[in-house]
Order: sequence, then structure tokens, then C-alpha cells
Amino acid sequence: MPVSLDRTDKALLNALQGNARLTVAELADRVALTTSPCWRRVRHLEESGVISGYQAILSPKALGYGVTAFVSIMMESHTQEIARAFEQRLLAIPEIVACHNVSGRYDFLLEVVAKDLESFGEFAREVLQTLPCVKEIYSSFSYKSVRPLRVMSLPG
Amino acid sequence: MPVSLDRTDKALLNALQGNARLTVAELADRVALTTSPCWRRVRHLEESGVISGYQAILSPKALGYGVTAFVSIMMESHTQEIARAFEQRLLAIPEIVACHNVSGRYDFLLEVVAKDLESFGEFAREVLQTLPCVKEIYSSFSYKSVRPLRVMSLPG
DNA sequence: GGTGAAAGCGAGGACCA
DNA sequence: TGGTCCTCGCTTTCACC
Repeated sequence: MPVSLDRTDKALLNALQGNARLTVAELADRVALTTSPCWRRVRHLEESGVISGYQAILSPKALGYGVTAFVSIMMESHTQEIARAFEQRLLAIPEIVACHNVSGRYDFLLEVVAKDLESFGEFAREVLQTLPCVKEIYSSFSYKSVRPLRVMSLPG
Repeated sequence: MPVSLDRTDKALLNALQGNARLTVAELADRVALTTSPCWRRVRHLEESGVISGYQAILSPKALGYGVTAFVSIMMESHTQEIARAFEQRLLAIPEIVACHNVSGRYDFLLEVVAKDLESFGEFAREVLQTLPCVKEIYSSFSYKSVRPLRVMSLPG
């Protein structure tokens, strides 16, 4: 599944991670190519699945979400069906921004946004705690996002 | 800081979170507008900071990163300078995809990618453990990303 | 808030080295 | 692979409702 990338591809990916709206002409400039080969490379990166999509990044603050929390959830049991059903429930909750099934002491790690601490408390009590088969919940709040943009740097 | 959004704005944001490359014409279609007002709305969302940017999303798998780990780090001390310096160190490490300063038992929560478990182990030992003032590290591995795309759903 | 139209530019393809 | 040129359609910005 890994795709081999040369220096130019990596430069393209780094640029597009910073700004997905760059025109092919601007991209071509940055990697010292003309538009055609540049465009072909980008298309190849898309088709090979290296670029899985383009996303507008929203500011939680501007949307009124002052609190970002990381919530670890321990399940009471670990059967396939329970996990699958649980994941479906999680997907339907809009406050959950990201969600991983993880190893270790807890089974799920969620990233949750809320208006403020109070409304997070309400959310935890009324939504998370009432999910079936939840044994334990641990919440940790983000004081600050050290790396505001999720980026996979590709040195190269 | 919160900006008030009507139904149409939310629809635009939901659409752009799914695909930042949608043309204004396509967007206008989806929200039953013509291109001009649609374009004005998008620009307003950008200028008001609701849309903080546009990003190409890369596939860790396609880049050869088979392992995603969440690493919790406990510091030995908590002064401003130490935290600041520590954060600078973290920012320079390309394997770290995301990073938050958090409350609770641990002080930092990192999301890290690695080729495989073995190379993660090496990374943890040789890079993370050798950072100054680290007291304790706890790693948890992602079996599966339940929500592949980070999205803030905006119902309404 | 909304429409329609005009100008300019970028995407995407055909073709060559 | 990379480069040149060409065309269609979209973006962007008018003036106006």
C-alpha cells in the first residue's frame, strides 16, 4: 500500500497540507515545474490514495466551542457486536469530532467539543454516561493546541 | 468571538468539511443559491475566521505509516519556560501529527504516526524518552479510526 | 438579503521532446 | 518523466433588484 514519493511529491503534499486551495499554477511555482506535470502529479497522488481528500478546517472558537476535551472510555465487555453498535452510537453524536478504538487501559478515545465546561459536564453526564456498556470515563481538557494544524510533515 | 450562522452557512460549512475543493457553482447548487451570494458567504466565513483554512488530508497508510499512537506525557515540573521549550521541541518532531497541552494526570497528549510497532518503539525510546523533563509516558495504539474524517457537524 | 452578466484565469487534455 | 499551447468552464466582481 505505501506509495513511493520523490522530493517533488513530498513538496506538493507539504504545500497542499498547508493550503488545499493553492492553484496548480502556484503549486507548480513552488516545486519548480510547469502546470501540466504538476497537475498530473497531484492527480496521481489523489488517485493513488495518498491524498484522501480536501477539507475545510473550522475554528471551534469561532463556532462557539470554547472547550476541547479528550474523553477515554472503558467498556464493560468487548464483543464484536457491542463494539460495533457502540461505534454507531458515537458516530451519531455531533459533539464528537474524532474517535479512535484504542489499546490500553481504555477502549475508546474521543475528541469532543463543547461550548464551555458547564455544557461539557452536561454532555458527559447526559450523553456519554448514558451510553450502554460504559464502565468508566476519563476526561482531560485541552488547555492549548500546541500544533493547531494536523500535519504529517514529509521531510525529504 | 462566536459568529452567528444561519442554516445556509451551516450547510456550506458541512459541505466544505466534506470536500474543500467543491466549486462555488456546486456549492451554490447544494444550498439552493446562485453563485454570487454563495461566494460572498464563503468569503465571509473565511474572513470571520470560521473557516480557518483548507487542508489536503493524507492517508497515513498510503505513506507507509501503519501505526497511529496516542502518547500521554507527564512532565517533571510545570514552569512556563519548561513547558514552552518542551512544546518547541515537540513541534520539531515530524512523527507528531497533533499535540495538545492537557489537564489531568498527564500534561501532553500527542498523536504520533510510525511505520510499524517496532519503529514506534524505537521512536518512543530514542526520541520521546530522551526529551528533557519527561517523567512518565503512556502509549495507546489506535486499532481503528472510528471517524476517519475530523468533522464538526453543524446540525440545523 | 438576492440575481445576472462580463472578464479573466485556471483546470485539464492533446501532443511533443 | 517534463514542457507548450489551447479551450472550456469556473471564479470573481460588477451593477442592480
